[in-house]
Amino acid sequence: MTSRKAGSGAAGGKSAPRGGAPAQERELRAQGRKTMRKLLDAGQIVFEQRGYHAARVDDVVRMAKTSHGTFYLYFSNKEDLFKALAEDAMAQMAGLGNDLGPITPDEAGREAVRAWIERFFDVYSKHSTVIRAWTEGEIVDNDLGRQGQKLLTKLAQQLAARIEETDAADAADPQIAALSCLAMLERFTYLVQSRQISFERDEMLDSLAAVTHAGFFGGADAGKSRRLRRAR
Amino acid sequence: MTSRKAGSGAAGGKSAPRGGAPAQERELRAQGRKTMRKLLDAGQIVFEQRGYHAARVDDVVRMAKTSHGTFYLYFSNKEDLFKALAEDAMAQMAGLGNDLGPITPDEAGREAVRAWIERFFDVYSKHSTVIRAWTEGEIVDNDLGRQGQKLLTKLAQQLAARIEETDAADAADPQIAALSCLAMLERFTYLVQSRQISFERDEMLDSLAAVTHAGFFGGADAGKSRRLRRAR
Amino acid sequence: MTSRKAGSGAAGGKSAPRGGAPAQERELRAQGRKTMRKLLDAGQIVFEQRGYHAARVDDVVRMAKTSHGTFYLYFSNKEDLFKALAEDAMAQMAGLGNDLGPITPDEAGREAVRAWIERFFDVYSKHSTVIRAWTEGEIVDNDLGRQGQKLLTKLAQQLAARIEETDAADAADPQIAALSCLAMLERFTYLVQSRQISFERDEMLDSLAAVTHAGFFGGADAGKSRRLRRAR
Amino acid sequence: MTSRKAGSGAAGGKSAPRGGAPAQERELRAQGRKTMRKLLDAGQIVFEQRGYHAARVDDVVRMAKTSHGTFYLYFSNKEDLFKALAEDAMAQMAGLGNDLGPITPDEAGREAVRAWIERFFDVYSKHSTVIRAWTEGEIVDNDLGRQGQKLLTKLAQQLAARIEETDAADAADPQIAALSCLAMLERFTYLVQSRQISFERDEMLDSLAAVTHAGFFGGADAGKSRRLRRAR
DNA sequence: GATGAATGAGATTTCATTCAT
DNA sequence: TATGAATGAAATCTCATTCAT
Repeated sequence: MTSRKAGSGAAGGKSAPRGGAPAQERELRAQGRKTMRKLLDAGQIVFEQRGYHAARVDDVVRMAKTSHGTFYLYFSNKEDLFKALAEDAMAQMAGLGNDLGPITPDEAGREAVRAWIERFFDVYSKHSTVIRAWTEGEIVDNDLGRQGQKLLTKLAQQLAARIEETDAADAADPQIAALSCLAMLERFTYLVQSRQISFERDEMLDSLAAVTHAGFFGGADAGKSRRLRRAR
Repeated sequence: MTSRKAGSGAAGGKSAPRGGAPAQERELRAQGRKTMRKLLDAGQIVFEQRGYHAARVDDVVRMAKTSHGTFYLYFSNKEDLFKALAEDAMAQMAGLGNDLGPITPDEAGREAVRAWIERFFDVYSKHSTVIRAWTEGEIVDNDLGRQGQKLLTKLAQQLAARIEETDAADAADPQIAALSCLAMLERFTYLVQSRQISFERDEMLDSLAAVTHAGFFGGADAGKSRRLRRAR
Repeated sequence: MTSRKAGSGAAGGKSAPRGGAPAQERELRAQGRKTMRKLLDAGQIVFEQRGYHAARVDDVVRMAKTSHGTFYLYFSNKEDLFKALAEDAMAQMAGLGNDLGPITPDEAGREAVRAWIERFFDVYSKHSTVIRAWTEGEIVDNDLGRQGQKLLTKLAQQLAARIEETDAADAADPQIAALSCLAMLERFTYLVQSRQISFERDEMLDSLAAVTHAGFFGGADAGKSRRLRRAR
Repeated sequence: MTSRKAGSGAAGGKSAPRGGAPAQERELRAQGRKTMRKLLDAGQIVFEQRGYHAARVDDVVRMAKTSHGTFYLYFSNKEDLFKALAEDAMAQMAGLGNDLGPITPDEAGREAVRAWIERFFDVYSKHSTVIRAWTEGEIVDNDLGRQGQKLLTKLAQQLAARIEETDAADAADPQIAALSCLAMLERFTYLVQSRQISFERDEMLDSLAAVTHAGFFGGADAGKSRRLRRAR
């Protein structure tokens, strides 16, 4: 998924790459690509396990079964690795914006909402740690922060457009509503992902869909959802 | 606000409890209490400014205009100080659970929701960094994590009880709905607090109240909110 | 036993006592003497438990149920307290030198040796930690080191005199033999005291007396000791 | 002499085993082995010069002409380095147990004793500081303490076996006698080593051999030793 | 390309000693 | 006399990054 060249992140970094070659863009041969992938995978896992700050280059290197020296052949520093992963995650998340069509207040609309939430949930889950770390103010890197902001804004706008098409837009500012919706989904998914709460998947998606449909898209909650719950 | 004695955590040293150890409970005199307060305040600010990880004991000490040694007279380490602040924050947040009465689907209900959200917003804002840091898995301390969990659960239960009284309970599991609601408020507030998004306060509260009322409490969005928006 | 005035040790220390009064010689009233005794007793115990280096003033102070400030009212520093205890111990040990009369090669001689070893053992035991710490090169204080040296020399000379009176003096240099004897007794007692070895008291004294009598005083090991062992 | 891998102790950190942790066993290349040796040698010297407690990692590092970071690449802390040296010393000392054959009461026996004491003296001297520090209870590490105990016991047993073969066994318990003998040699050597006493080497060995032979092995002190002394 | 080794700035923590009441 | 509070110099340890094969 990542198609970046080696050490892309540092290209625009504050201090130009020193002496050697680490952070220079260069095309990689087969072996090089394999090593890079090992490092990215290891990074994913390590950031997942320990969080951005607690993660040590050494952890990544050991997990990837390679050496410190090699790491810096591919990434100019820890942040650079993180950025590579984060950009990947962002691209995936950005895709969600296009996946949502107009939402009707009826059951069909609720179904559409549910389907979209499911996609959101799955994409987020795959990249949760990375997203989490970047969401926080902790990664001070402005570049990444700005990109995250841009993503958030873009998703919110696309969502706001859908909201605006509905009655609900009378009650709440669509932009605010859209951000609230994203906030809710993001946080809820995070809580599930980090095992702080735990629910059965279908039930969870049903409920999220219900409140989202009713709260943000003016949905009238009738029919199916009610019946579903009764059946249980 | 904080009524804890000096030091909270277990000493945790390798051998027997050390000397005049910082982490032992001791009664403080006037001067001692003053110094402790200075340190707590400084901690609050420093964690706010730099985040948990970037914060150094040195920063706290400098801000409190005291010495390293003194710091360790009151807290056994950075985490211990953080815990003190976090417990404070938790206590405040926990108070919110009792502030919410039954919510009707009419305008009065929406007003009640708005008032509650406002309180949530204000309390959260006062402790945002601390809450944020503890919310993230970043602070590894399990004790604190467990306390946070407990707080979340308790708040969710109280909220769920209110939701259950309404029609909306048919559409979504009250527990899930309650957690979604908290997730939304928490994250939205955080985004505002961290300057990632920015809105005019009243507009923001109105909109949050509207979606919350409609989405979680089965509120019918009529009357005032609609007129409000039109007037703008 | 200790009749020193407050802070005697520091009198000849390198840096003269600063500002206040801590290390000045002064006569103590009843309460003062009581406090001093508390500190000395506490010191004895703490040095015993943790060894000189690991012992912290704080430990002493806590054990004596008094304060840091008070400690420095009576002793100019940790070493000063130690010295007070050590001098006490030395005085007691020095007394041993006079307790040994001429040793005959017969059973009576062996009995005399045994009685003396017993005294040695008991005196040493009462002050073992302090003696141990001072024996080591670790306490760099030259003053104390010199005093220890003097004590060793004096004891050795008195012992050598007794050895010289016997036949054994032909085989070994009395001075060397005397020091060997003290070395043996000191170390053996230490091993017992520190629980590194463990024997029944009478058996231990019998055996030590036997080897000492035979090895250092030319004793012929006949009679009683042999019978004793057989009887067992 | 030392064949240990890098780091010996358990990591002992509070959480999971840290990064490229120093205390993990790793195979070393030529350069690594060289550095490790430099550190061991430096440690030997520094412990010698300043004693265990006064020795700072910084001293070792400076003497080895390397960096702090490097030190922790090879040893997890000061104690770990010490342990490495101590184990080395123990191994050497343990070897002494096998070097002592049966002791006859005649002059040949005394010569054998003398030769053995000489070996004891030399081995001990080479490792005196390390042995001393470990002998004292000062190094709290229980593992090392237990190893020391084991060594002492083993040496004592081998010595006791030799004593048991002689007449002297009637007069004293061989186990106690053996330990007394070791105590004497250890302490005497230590006193010499630490410059607290000083003798001409041959004279010292002659005398020690004489008292040892007579006291522990039932030696009759006739002939040579007497003549030797007269000749002086 | 790859690697093990080295570095050193920086953060944390301890504790003997002094101060102010 | 007594005390709790404060100090700060030292010591330990970590880890991102660079170097030399």
